[in-house]
Amino acid sequence: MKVTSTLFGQKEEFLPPGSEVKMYVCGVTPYDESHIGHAMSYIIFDAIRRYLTYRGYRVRYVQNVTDIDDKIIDRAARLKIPASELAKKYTDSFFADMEKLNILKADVYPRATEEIPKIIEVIKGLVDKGFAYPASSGVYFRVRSDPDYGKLSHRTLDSMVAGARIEPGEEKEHPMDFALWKAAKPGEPSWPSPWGTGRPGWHIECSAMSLRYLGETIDIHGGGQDLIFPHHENEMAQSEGFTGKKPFVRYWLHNGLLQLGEQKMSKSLGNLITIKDALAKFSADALRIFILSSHYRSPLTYSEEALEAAERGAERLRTALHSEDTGDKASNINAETYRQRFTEAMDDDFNSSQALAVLFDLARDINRLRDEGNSTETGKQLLVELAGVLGLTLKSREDTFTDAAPFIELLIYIRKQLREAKQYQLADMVRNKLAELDIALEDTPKGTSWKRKR
RNA sequence: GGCGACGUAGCCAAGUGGUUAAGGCGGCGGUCUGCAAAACCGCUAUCCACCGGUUCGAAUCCGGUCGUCGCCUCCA
Repeated sequence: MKVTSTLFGQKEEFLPPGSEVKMYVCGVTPYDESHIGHAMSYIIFDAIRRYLTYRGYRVRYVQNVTDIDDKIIDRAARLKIPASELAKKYTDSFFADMEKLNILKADVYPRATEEIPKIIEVIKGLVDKGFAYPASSGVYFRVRSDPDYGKLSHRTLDSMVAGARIEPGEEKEHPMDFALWKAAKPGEPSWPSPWGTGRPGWHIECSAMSLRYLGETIDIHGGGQDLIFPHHENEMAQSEGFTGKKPFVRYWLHNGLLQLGEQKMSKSLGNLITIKDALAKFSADALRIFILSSHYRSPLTYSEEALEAAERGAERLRTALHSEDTGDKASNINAETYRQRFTEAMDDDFNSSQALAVLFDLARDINRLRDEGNSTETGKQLLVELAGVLGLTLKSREDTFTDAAPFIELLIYIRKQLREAKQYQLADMVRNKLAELDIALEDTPKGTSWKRKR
């Protein structure tokens, strides 16, 4: 198995030291609804996790919730509610989104506010070792103390200072020094610490949680490419400084960012589509096919057309899985060949696009066997197996339409009578009117079936 | 300004030294059907932004040009 780590920028053999893969994926800051850019990242890492499990690894998966930070405080103040209440609301909403997207639960979801003792322990260690220093506004990490600082984002301190907008009047020794602990301002949520009351800086919670729940060296650390700098760079500097052990992370995996039109989708740009918006229009499988049809490190541009194409693709896979075969002749699907193609694709830095192509080839094979009167059981089982590795449910969508089912069945019965009476115009009208309501009818030798069109 | 990524058919998107350049969507023709739909079969890039170079051989390596995007500030 080969993966590309951001640290070296080229494919390397994936060799975790044990049978358990320690995986940490940066989670959300819950101050608003999550958008489909988040969905992209979490779907990708969910597929990676599922694949590692499929390959026989035991995966321990940790995802943080950064439930205290500037944005939460600002938003909560504007809404005149406690920061904790705002964070809880959107954390719950995030979990609901993840469930609808068929994303497996993490083993642990540590919250920043519940990890303060560990955070303080790490900061204290960094201060003791000279990697950090307290000032009146907080505690700062001393970037000059880390000769490797910049290695993840492939830049040097000099080049950063040249391009950075330096805020004047700060008590930092170096402009790139960053806060580990922020002293509390009046009215802000705060916790006691050896440096006065305050709250954690942005990057420290991930170091603390990763150390606490996964240990000093983890196998995979994932997140969006926008986190490479400063977040992950700083996280690595803190963690390696604190433990004195390198590497903190064996493989840094970063997904490309979702674009909307010509720009990245982000909260600050305001050009976002929430996961709930997207799921109101498209199935979770369609969203997943859309995302996994390109390589995880490449940027992807959202468009309704692309999602509609993905929805039709999803429908194609569902049809192969759900249509009944009439034959009892033995199926001659070569399951091992498909498994091998699928595995080769995913082994090559998680080439989900090629893995999906295997699913579509398999679907065609299933349909062909069915049309030729063979049993398709082997093929269907294989499709469920491989689609499941990518996190696709292939559940038929009429499951979500059950209230209307008896009435649709009634209309199908009436249309059957009309067809038998050769009243084709009226029969077609029933079909057309149902089509306008997004119900598609299909006449088969076994009778008429229906399904949701979108 | 610094760092990085990308430019493949109508659209999306794999492929990173040598097969017929995957797959999806769309389109066209056919089979099936009362007609459709779905499904199946066939067709749909002689060519991979452009210009040079390396090589017996390049979409794939190197240099340049043009274009797009990301990071350098909160962000998955």
